[in-house]
Amino acid sequence: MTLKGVISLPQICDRACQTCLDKLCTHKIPLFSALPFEALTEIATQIEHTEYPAGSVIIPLGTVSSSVTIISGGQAKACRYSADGREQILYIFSEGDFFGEQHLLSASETPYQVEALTDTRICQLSRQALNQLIIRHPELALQLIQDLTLRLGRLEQAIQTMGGRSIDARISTTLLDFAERYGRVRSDGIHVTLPLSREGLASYIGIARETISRKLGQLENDGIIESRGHRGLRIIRIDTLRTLAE
Amino acid sequence: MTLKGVISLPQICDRACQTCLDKLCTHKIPLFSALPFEALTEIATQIEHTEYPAGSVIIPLGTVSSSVTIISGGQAKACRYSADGREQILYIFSEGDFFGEQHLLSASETPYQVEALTDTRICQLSRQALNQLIIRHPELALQLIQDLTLRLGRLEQAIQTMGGRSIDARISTTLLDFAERYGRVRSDGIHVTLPLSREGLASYIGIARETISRKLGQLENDGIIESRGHRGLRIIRIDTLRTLAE
DNA sequence: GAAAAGATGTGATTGATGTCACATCTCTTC
DNA sequence: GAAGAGATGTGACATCAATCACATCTTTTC
Repeated sequence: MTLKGVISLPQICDRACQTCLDKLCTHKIPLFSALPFEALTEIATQIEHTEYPAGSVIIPLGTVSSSVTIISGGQAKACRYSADGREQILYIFSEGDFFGEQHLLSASETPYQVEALTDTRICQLSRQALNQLIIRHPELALQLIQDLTLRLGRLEQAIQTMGGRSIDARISTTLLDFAERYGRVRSDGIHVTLPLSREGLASYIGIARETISRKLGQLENDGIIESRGHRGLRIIRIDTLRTLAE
Repeated sequence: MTLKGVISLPQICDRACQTCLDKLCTHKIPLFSALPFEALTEIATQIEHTEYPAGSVIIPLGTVSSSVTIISGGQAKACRYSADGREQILYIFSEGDFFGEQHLLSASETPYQVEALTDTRICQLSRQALNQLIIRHPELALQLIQDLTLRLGRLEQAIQTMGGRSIDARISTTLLDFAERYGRVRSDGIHVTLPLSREGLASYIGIARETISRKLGQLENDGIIESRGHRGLRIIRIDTLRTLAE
């Protein structure tokens, strides 16, 4: 955790100690990165924090809310369920990601359920508070627009991948995406801790669990990846994976 | 057939008469709906207008741009091409829709090619101009955020539909979507002029052209829709279609 | 560390969709 | 309004992923 040029934090304690800084989730949130220091401490007082254990539901489907939620620790999935009960995972949220931007202009129903994948801490900021912040700090609006734009771009990419007929390309794209977000480069390849089980991967990619198993098995046979337990993965030949992803 | 030219208000006439106001694309654009009258005329002087004939390329793939583009008339498709040449249509833009929001913070490559489906008029506003507008009119930022949020919601819906296994659901959803956007309610059902050919529908939905033909034929046999020439469609039993879409 | 619970791997089978080839229909153009 | 170009419909076939059923492997729990 990098802290540079940080001044004092009178509200919390009388000096900028590590403990207090860690409590300020605003420092970890890219959305607020463009704001001046004083604004961050100001925001911090308006934020409501909550913790959820792994597996619990953070936002039940159909909740009417007027808050924007930011993940300040852990991972969560956003998903919808179709009439026959099939789950479709839309996003994997990690530290720093936010959702609920649709409530910014008016309270409304959340379009997806959010569930904790690991123990998760969230910060919630009310519509009113965020709107006031935007009016006082227009650069926050620009940052928000940029973040939304990035997300749009990712969804556009996802739609192209899902629209294409090749399941292999979808899987390769997903693995590359996870490698980039959660991977650690080592001498023998990229080590990734997958955020989802095979079942979860299946819901995310939109195919059957058995198909994921078979396809990953195939990739392992071809020496492209190595499975290390249920959530572990080592990517051996990332260039080959990139080729498969097209 | 491409005529460029900047239109400033005085060039049209010397006062704000209704006829001239109608020519100001700023009045037709939802994105600007929250702005005061003076701002609209101010924006109008900074906009560059261009026309494109049906079938022409408005934004070639890979264009580096720093403008936001608004469709002020006609329809266009945004599409990507995969390595094997398959087209994936991401959006159908109609009057009032905009794209290029990714260029708002820095000039960048367009992530998709935009092609005119009909004769199309566009308005382009530079990054600098739009940024200045946002700073002077923060409500514009909120409107932009809302529009982006709406688009995100639509893409999320699309991903759920594409992730689900049922092709029938995808087709029904698409038809309902088109009915809502382009349909006219009459006594014998909803008459829709499709913006795309069967080939286009196939690229949009992500399936083979032949499959679309067969599925639409099936829907017609079941008395749910009636095909009227290549682009015409009458939706007879919209409730059944809704059931199929789940 | 052993047992139970849960997740994953795998074979056989089925069905739906892509592909190819070509007939037929629509729309455009002159 | 006739001809041609382009778009669409349709049959046959191959292919690939979903499903079902069950074995096997990991992880968790006590």
